[in-house]
Amino acid sequence: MFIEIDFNSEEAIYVQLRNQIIVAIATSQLKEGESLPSVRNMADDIGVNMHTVNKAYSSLRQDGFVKVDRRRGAVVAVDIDKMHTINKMRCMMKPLIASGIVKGVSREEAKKLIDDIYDGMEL
Amino acid sequence: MFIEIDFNSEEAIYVQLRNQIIVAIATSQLKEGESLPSVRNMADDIGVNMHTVNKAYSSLRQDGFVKVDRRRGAVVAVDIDKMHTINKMRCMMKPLIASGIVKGVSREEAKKLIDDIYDGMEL
DNA sequence: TAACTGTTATATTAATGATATAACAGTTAG
DNA sequence: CTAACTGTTATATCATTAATATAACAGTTA
Repeated sequence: MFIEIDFNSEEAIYVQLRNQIIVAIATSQLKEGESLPSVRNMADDIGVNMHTVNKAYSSLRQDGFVKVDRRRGAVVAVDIDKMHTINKMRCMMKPLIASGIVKGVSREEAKKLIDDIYDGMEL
Repeated sequence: MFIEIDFNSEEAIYVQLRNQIIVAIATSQLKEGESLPSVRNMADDIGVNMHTVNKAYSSLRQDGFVKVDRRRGAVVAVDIDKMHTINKMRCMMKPLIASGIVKGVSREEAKKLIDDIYDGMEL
């Protein structure tokens, strides 16, 4: 698996794992219907505890990125709730944009940033 | 002061306070050179401990939003470090955009969101 | 049956958020 | 000069969370 955990990061391990899996889905490295490694295998791979992986998987299930099949484990299965997602994005982005404005980042520069991130993922 | 703390939020109080002050600077409710309420006054106003406010102020100083003057307390004084700010924004936005992509949020919708947030602040 | 899935239950350790009380060193108005 | 105010620092306590560990349970499957 294509996971890299930074153990010196201030960001919780399960959050890092969660985010990297979401990015993997966004970039089609993980496709709809594919299974994630079992919590035990993933834990061994990246050198963390089983429960830390389980926490990440549960969070992904909670937010509609995977579903759990007794037979195949955690399977990529996206619930489309665009409205809710956009509201969440707005909430998270507001303080980011605010600090950008204060620090002199223009609207165009912010949009350029969006383009950069989309370009890095959609192709 | 125009601060509203949500005590039921999962977000730390000092982070809420910090973010709301940044938004206040972005919207010119707080202008360069203005003093923030003293840590004790602010703490009384919003009903939290002095140290919680101090933590927010220290964080704002650390990130170049205010400077501390022995005479006037915490004063709005912005260090422009656009490069650093954009890198931070990129870092924080990447997983947000990724979940947006997975949930079907288009590039245009993301930019529309940026416009909405800018419109809500710059005027 | 044996090996595998996610899940649950406990327990412990370390770190963090928030609180509280207290003091210190500058600053400033009366 | 005194009194009241600044941010800051030092402790201490309590609750929550992140991460670990060991163990077991209920389905699934070769």
